[in-house]
Amino acid sequence: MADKKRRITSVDVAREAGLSRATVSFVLNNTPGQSIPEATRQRVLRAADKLGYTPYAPARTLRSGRSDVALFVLPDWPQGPTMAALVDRAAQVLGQAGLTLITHVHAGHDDGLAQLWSALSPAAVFGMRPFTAAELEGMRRVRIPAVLPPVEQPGYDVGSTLWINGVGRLQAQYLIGKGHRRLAYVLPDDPRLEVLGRGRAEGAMQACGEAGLQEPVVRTITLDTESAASAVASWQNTATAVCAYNDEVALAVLAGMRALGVSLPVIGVDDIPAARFAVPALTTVAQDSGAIGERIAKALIKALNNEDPELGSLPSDLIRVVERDSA
Amino acid sequence: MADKKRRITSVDVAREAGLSRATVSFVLNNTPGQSIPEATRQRVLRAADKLGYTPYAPARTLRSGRSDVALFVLPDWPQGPTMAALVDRAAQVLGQAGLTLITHVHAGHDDGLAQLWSALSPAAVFGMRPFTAAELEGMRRVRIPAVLPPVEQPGYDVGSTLWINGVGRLQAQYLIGKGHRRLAYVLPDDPRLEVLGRGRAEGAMQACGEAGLQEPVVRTITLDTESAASAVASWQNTATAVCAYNDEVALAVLAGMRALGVSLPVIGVDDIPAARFAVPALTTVAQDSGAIGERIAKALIKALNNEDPELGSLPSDLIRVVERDSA
DNA sequence: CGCACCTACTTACACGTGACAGTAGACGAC
DNA sequence: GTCGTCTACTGTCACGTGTAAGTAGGTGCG
Repeated sequence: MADKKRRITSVDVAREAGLSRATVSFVLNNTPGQSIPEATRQRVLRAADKLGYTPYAPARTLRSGRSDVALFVLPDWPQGPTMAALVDRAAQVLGQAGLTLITHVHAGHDDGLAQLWSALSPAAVFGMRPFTAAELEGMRRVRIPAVLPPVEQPGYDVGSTLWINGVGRLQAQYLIGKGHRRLAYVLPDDPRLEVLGRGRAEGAMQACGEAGLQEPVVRTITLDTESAASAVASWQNTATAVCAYNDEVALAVLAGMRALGVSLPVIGVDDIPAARFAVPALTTVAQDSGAIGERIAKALIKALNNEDPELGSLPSDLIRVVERDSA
Repeated sequence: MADKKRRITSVDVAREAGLSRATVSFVLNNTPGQSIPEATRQRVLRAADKLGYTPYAPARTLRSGRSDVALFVLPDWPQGPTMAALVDRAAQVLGQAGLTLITHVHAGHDDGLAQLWSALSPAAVFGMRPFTAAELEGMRRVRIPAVLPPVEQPGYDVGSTLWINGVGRLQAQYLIGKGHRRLAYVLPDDPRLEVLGRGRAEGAMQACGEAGLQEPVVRTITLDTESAASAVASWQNTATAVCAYNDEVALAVLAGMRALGVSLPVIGVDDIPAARFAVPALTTVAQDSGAIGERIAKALIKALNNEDPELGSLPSDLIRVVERDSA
């Protein structure tokens, strides 16, 4: 009870077990190429358990050069249950690979990311948007082994390579399947959502192209009834159905139509709880975000093993339309 | 270009500047009690900048015994914009104190938290719920300097000490002010939300007690119209107004009432975007979550300085009622 | 016996940093 | 000129760990 302040190290375990620190380390790490009798192994494990030994990560990282932290840099856009499930599942998969998943909400305005790499020196970093050249340079500097997306390159972004594209595509295909020949796509007026928004709208555009239809009318609104109503009014003689960036935008559009006494089919994205309570109940695209998280995690692990991460586009079975009354 | 693999250390900076590593360290850390001429200081800074030197956190932590990472352990309940703003602001305040805020979404089911402490060995940890005895023990083991909430103690939880209580209180007070004498409180059927739910309901209970009224009727529902409708039906001759745990629950209740052709005043919490598009538009309690995040951050910093964190109850100006049509 | 070879360990170094203790040289005081 | 003091540095140890290299003792083989 005297030395309450000292941390328990492998030296303590070695002393307790009557062995050298090296032996302790071999046992605790299952170091291959060592022949250790079961009796000794047990002696070490017993001692470690008795003292409540926990290896000290900073020392371990310093020595071995690799940390077991994986970092998700989340954008500061509003995060719903979709993202939560994604992160949760990714954490699970990474955990099985011995990695601990940490998230950092990055509020674009400052350059705190540099501080972040050096404070954590994570083994892997995943970002929802492509990193800037400066960010990539900073990460190279501190030698982070795996970074996704790996490059700054105009054509390469989460929107086009991951699943965002597929979402917009599915929305459009659903409405086209209902017989609509001209669609509108509504984006939210939030710069933070620009990347995703563009990705989804592009997906819808592709679907229209494939069906031999004109491009959708893309329109940006703020999240209020007036803005939505004026968008709705502008489609009087063009679009006959509406894809919304997400359920919140869709709800705004529904409110706008209600204000005007109009009614067009609307489809959202996310299936937030509020969607089913809307009037009319909102048809929307639900994502199997857990599976997506799993994909990302596996891609990170691959990247750590110097394999090609091949974070391809989304298999269609991970997203589906939840059909309700609005479309 | 030859040694692309080696990390740049303070040795490199020292060599570049033609000084010893100790001097470099003194300059870069502004170590007090050292007299260093401006010319030398500039020489060091120039060299560090030229080489792009970044101190290696694990080594720094190992040596100094303190890390500059603060950890938020977030519950895995669905996180809306409220929590995002809270975390964002807390990160800002902590950043000014030289701390980097990291969040970890903890999905209660596994015991991955232990791995987390040792992987990060953060300087401070904040949890939305009280930690279990085992968790606290684990943190003591790795010597984490500041932990909030600090103790496992039945009466002490975030619900009663922070702001949750105040939210329920304000909801009830608002409805009482409208002349209602008997209230209902509706909680969601999600075990993860139990702590918060109880806190809020208790706040409402207190408000009723203070007004000399009967306790509110507390009822738990699942997030669907039928469940909400049966709750509404059960209040036929008791409650005349409804407090909902949050906006999602409130929207469910509105849907339930719509199905029954009934109409009671309803007030939610959070002011999610969907609230203003509901029919009728939802009256709700909005929280200044940024200010709350600031409070938490400051309490953590105080705890790090061995001062009393005194994470008191919420000043009333951080929450307010957004009045719309539903109540 | 002499040599090789295995088992079961131990010794010793390195990772990059912070900071204590020391020291060469300059300068002033007596 | 000697002592003390101050400036501007440098040498060196410690933090806790992983692991390469070494070694004492036993066993097998000729």
